Amino acid sequence: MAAATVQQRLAVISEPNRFRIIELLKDGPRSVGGIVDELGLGQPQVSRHLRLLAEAGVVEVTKRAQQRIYRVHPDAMHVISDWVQGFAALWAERMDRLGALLDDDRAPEQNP
Amino acid sequence: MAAATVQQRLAVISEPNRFRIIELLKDGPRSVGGIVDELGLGQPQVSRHLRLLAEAGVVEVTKRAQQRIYRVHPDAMHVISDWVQGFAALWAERMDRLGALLDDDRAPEQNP
DNA sequence: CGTGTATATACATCGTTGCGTATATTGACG
DNA sequence: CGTCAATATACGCAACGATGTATATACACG
Repeated sequence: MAAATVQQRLAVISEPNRFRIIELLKDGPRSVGGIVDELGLGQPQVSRHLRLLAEAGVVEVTKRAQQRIYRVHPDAMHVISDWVQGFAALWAERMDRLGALLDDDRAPEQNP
Repeated sequence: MAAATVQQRLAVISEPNRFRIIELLKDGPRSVGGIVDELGLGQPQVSRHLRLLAEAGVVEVTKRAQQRIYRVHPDAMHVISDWVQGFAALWAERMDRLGALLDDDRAPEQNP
């Protein structure tokens, strides 16, 4: 299961402890036990978090003896990066004519 | 309240209906009623979602008569963009010596 | 093949959160 | 100032998800 929407990936990543896990894995692969030690979480909880992250395609696993080594899946983050770039137009447009013009120019109206 | 961590922003954005709202606002500002109409959600729900988005600094409001016009806050998305860029190193490193080397080279070990 | 280590799964519980309905607030207009 | 439109808040409920504990699976090693 590496096919997940951006929204799904964000949902999985945004859980506080999973976010911490991701930040850890940014610096390099870790075993489950390694993550448990560094973050002080329960082993079953870490395993479950990693499972959800893997199902969303955010991380990938490799076996090493009894250990399971988890690493961030590069493509997954790349997809998120692309999505965020879709908003780049906004923060460009910002230093031209800002707020006020937009308020009057565009802006919706639905009067019954 | 525009001071929120990346994790908090992601958490707020990743909720399915809020994600839809953000995608809508990417194309330009909308009034609450406009969002209600386009997404087919309840007005109180939309108001609450927008409140959470605003508290996380993801959107900002301006008044226009009784209407409240919401728009994506550019800086907020920029912060997220920066965070994601922190993973760029990963998908660069990928096309050099990949997986196998990493597996043997780095990789953790904690044997008691 | 039995034992110990490393990780995964099962299950009950509890807090959080989104939703629906009702109501309050804000602002324009006559 | 009363009324209507637009939006916000309050509250009860139901469902999802994270956690803790217990247990199962996988694999190396003697």
